[in-house]
Amino acid sequence: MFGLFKPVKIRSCNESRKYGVAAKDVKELLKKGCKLLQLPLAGAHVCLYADGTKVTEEFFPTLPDNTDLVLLCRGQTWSGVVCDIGQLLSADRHTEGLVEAAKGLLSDEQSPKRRKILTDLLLNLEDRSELESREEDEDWFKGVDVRFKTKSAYMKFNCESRIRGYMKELDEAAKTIQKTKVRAEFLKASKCLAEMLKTARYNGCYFNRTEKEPDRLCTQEGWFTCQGSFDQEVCQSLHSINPYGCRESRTIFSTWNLDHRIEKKRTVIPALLEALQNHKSTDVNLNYFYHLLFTRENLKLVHIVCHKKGAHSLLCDTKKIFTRASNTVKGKQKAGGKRRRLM
DNA sequence: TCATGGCTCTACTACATACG
DNA sequence: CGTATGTAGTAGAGCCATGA
Repeated sequence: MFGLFKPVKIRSCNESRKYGVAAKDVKELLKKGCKLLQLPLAGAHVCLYADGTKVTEEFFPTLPDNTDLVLLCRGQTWSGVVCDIGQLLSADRHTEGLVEAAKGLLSDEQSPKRRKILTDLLLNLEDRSELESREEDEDWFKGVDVRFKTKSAYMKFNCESRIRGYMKELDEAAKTIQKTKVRAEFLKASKCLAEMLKTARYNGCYFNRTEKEPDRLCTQEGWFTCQGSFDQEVCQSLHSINPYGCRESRTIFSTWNLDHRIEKKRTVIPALLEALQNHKSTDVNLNYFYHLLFTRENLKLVHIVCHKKGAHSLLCDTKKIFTRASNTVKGKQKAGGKRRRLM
């Protein structure tokens, strides 16, 4: 007698609330289910909640008791829990509940893989990127110098110091030059580049979300997207990160790199050195070198796995290394200054 | 084959100086 | 005075060419 009725849990595809229903076959289940969920009976069908497998009359009696099912209307499909992921991502309003649920699951989770998934989920759910000041989000500032009062100010500084490091390397290169005349020209060039860089505020705007659109590399909320390795148009893995979101993301962001497409040390600096062997710094197109060394024109923000450390083998554009015939720049000499033959 | 040194990046710390 | 800027040194991690 009891064996005739199969107890199942049933829900509609757009609600998480489920109901216990017992039925002797699919036909009866559909009838009861549609009434319960207030759905039209015509065209209704049921499938497994877990993976979307259609539940037929033959299949129905073999189901374990209390199997989770989804009741669908005509034309509706259910691809299993994947649908829930979609809802999960769009459900800002359920965040608190989700955080609680994820924490609950995590507390007695043993599998490292599932732990990783849950902690990553929590990391993204507990996003506090909308907070900006130290008072609002003290945790974010743990370990950050007290002089920084806002996240943006710190991120700006962070970017500046990375780029200042590139300048420092240029200065390092100067020390290796033996010929005093060449070194003197190189120092003039690097001084000029330093000046340009200072004027541009060390391009700290790249990491600063409060900057205007073309200047920042992130969204207004602080999301950065990997620009793909130097030899790729886009990042296939779709890496993204919001260092403004929490302390952990801020720390992880430090593993992201500003990668010189045309490499600084292997290519750009040697090209500048080469150019100055027999040319004055004023004949060299320093604007071009500035852009290669310090701007997003030659820098790609990449996730560490998209950071290829091997030789990039990209060369400087030989047409851009010198100022055109070295006469357009020297405005003050334009009335018949001594013209030096190139080579 | 393996160790090595040089290169690619980065963070963190301390200290000195300049500015409003 | 706090903030901003600049310099110098430490460290780690991975890649790569070289030479024993």
